[in-house]
Amino acid sequence: MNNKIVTRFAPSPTGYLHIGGARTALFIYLFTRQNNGKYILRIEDTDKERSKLEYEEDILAGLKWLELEHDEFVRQSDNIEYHQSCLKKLIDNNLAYVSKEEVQKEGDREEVIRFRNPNKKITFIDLIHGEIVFDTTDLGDFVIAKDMATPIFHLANVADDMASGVTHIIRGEEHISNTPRQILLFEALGAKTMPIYAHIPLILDRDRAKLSKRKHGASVWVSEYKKNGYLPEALNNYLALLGWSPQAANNNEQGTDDEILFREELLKRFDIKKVQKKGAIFDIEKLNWLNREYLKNQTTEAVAKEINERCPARVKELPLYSTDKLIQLTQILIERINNYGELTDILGRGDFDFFFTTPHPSQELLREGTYLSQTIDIIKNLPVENFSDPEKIKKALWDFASEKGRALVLWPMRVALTGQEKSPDPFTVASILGKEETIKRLAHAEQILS
RNA sequence: GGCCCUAUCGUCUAAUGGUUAGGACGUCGCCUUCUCAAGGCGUUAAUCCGGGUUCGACUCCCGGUGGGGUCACCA
Repeated sequence: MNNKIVTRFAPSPTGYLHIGGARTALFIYLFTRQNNGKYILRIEDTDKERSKLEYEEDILAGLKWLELEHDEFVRQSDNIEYHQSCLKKLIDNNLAYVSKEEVQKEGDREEVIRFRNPNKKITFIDLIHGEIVFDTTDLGDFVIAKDMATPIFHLANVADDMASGVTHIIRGEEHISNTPRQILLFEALGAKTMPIYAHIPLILDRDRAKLSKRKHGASVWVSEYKKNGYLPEALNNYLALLGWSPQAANNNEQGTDDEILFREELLKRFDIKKVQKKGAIFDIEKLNWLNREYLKNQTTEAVAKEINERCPARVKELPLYSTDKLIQLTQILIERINNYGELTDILGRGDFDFFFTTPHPSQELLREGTYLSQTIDIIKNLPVENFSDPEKIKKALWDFASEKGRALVLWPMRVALTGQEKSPDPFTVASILGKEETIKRLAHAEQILS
């Protein structure tokens, strides 16, 4: 007997990949892999008017970026003949009929195909919500096709699920009220077994409304997160935490307080039955935290590449600029950003321009220069090779600074090097600047003060 | 409005009917420190309301109220 689990993610290409869709895909992916099932990606493009290739491509690209690989791909429009045969079968069996319509708005037809609603109570089990009961009498004879050649959503959806043997329908909660109609169609088409449903609660914005275009700093489209330099594994991790918690135990694992979970861990701990019933507000702050955690684990090479790509042209034109030096800022920059996109902001703001152009600090900012000349002497005596390590520079200066008062030695030094009130520590800066430039700047500061 | 779903800190959430209602993000504070960032430590705050059932209710039942979804010749 074939009791393999079959699932599908069935977005319509009438918009870009939505963050909620990405989460649905993630949950479907995890559930399917946990059960060694088959995951079908089905593009529901029956609405020729609104479907666009551009959207389909965006959905595919987004899922690929998130590494949510499917096992099978179908484009619903390729099955149109099958849908038509299902429609014919329903009409032949008197389960659907051609209905004369009143034309109410532009584009309306005089005839459509309606399903003959048996008007009965439908009960189904939802993995997340439990038992749900509907009286289909309220639904009337709903439309299943515009004409014999063009079946629409409910019919196409059910026909495809049946044909590909989908066992579990995991989708957004907005489909809950579509379920009774679809069950009616499954029955009418003679389905031997009914799929099991799991309706995932919606992702909401700060106002508790369905997350929609760019409000409160949170983007809706997956591509935006990619563009803004979020890491796909961090986004996956965050999405998993929206509506599900690793604190809850499942059949195989105890709960854990650890929320930073890689794919493997998610696969072990996730439990579709433990998914929350209530809609969850998207919290960009928590995503930022997770992304920072993932950023820390990136290789220096990976970060350096991003820094180089996202550095504004203006900075690259500064007199002391070099790629090497930019790359040396990796550590400094990485702990100041939530995502790679902020690299452009932070570099663009000019906070780190002093690495690439000589600063001219004011007397006021430099404060006292009492120990500047002795600082210069110590630096001069330090072998050039020691400049590659900030710790060595620190060691050379530390005792002197401690003796004279660190604020009196280190503050003027740091300001001399950076020209700024706020900056990384003077040892790190000196190390990146190199011996010659460091001395030059300290001497320059001494001049300003004299 | 009808139907459906839903209700624990600001947010995401944990809690076989018996816990000082736990964790995370954020906030705030402290430590570290020449400044910033990072880091470490700590603090903060919640069971929607009203009835039941029970020795005992966040947990079960009923009723309100709030929030959400859906009512297409879209998906």
